[in-house]
Amino acid sequence: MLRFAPSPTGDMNIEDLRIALFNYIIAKQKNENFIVRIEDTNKEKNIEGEDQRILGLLELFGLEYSQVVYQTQNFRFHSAMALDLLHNKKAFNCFCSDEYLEKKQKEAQEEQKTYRYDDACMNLPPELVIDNEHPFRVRIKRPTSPIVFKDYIRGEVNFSIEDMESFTILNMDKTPTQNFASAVDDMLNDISIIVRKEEYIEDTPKQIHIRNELNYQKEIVYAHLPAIKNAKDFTIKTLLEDGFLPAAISNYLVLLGNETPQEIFTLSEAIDWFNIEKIAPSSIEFDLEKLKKINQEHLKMLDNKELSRYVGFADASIGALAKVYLQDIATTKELRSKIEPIFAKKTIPQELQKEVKLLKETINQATHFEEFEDFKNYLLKKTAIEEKKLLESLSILLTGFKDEKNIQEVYKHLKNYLGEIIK
RNA sequence: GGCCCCUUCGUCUAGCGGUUAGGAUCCAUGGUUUUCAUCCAUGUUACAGGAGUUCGAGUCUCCUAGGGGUCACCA
Repeated sequence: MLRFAPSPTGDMNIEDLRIALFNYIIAKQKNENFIVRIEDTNKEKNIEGEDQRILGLLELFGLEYSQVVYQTQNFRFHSAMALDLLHNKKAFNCFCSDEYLEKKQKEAQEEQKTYRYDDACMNLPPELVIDNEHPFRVRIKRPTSPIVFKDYIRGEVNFSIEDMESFTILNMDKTPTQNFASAVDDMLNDISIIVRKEEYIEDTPKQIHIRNELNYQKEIVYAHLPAIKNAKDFTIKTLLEDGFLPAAISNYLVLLGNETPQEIFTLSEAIDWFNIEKIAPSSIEFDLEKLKKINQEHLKMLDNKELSRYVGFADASIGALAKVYLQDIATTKELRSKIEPIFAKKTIPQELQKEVKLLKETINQATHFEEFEDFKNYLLKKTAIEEKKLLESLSILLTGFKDEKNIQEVYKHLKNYLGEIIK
């Protein structure tokens, strides 16, 4: 089982989506289930409705999940596991005050040493624990042997016992720490491979230690993805609003930091050859220009009717028209800004008013011309406007832009709508 | 500051002891196109720096610099 574990605390960005994408692809390759676990343990930071927005985006990108679980719903399991550890003397109550811990941390900092909890409460005599009225947290005893795990990107990762401390698993209010909850949930959900952000790598030995102490046998293999440096500048929501196709965004996110057989591909193609071990271990930069290029290619691959839907129509000939513009335009938003003016009321510049008016009348009385050349010649003859001016006027009348270069191509797709456009 | 990871054209990458250091994108130029774009061709641009190992180093080792991550009762 693979999982995507977002916290509903902010807009999903490209880094989050990349994680989801990779987990999904691997699940497909291994023929395992892909689930979503909403990590909603922080009540203050949770954003109302964000979970549904995340789920909606996953669906939009075609990342089908078999199940959604909410971490807070597993609290009773987390508590039971913590209790189990306590009974087996693998965890202990810690009565240290925040002030005491902060002081210790500060001291360590001044000495330029790494702070680690000093295990002050680890071996408290029972009577001090049982009758103690002070608030306490629960800590798991630190591991006594090094923890090694396999990471598809980093290779074998090793944490020595000096790197680890007895860390908190239950907060003072007896809610589980996120680390503990995740470790337990991954066990409960029978997770086999975890692709996640690099920032979790220091948590990994802790989570493995928790499962070891709970006598969980299954080995989980990891892939800690290096950061996309400018990820925070790009939320999925804004990329979508800016006219990027989900298929193109997915394409680019799989391409980034990777070596792929082609540059342009679909998600199902990626499933055939994707190899997480090829992802480079160095942090990378997201390049909007490259995404644009890829988006353009995906737009070209769309069939005409589908393409027309992205610009607000459901008509193959509008799609064909859009493809004319696609030669130098990369997003559906830009495409819209070209297509919409065609059917909108045009503002005619002062110097062309006369010509446009004359053109309008002439066209209204004209018969249908199949070829632009014939159409143009007819108008030239009928109106006696000089060619350059005529083309400008015609261009603004049809497209809303005076300097439309591709007027001939545009006409081809527009000729059946002439009446509607110029009225 | 401690610990971990990383460093090849602006960007994303190939390279795995002997290459004119390759590709993609961007940029520039030329051709095509009545014009722009497409398309085609051509071109500029990279091994972070230093020391070592070796007949030979982008590739192995060490040092320096730079980047990323982490050190929470955040996820």
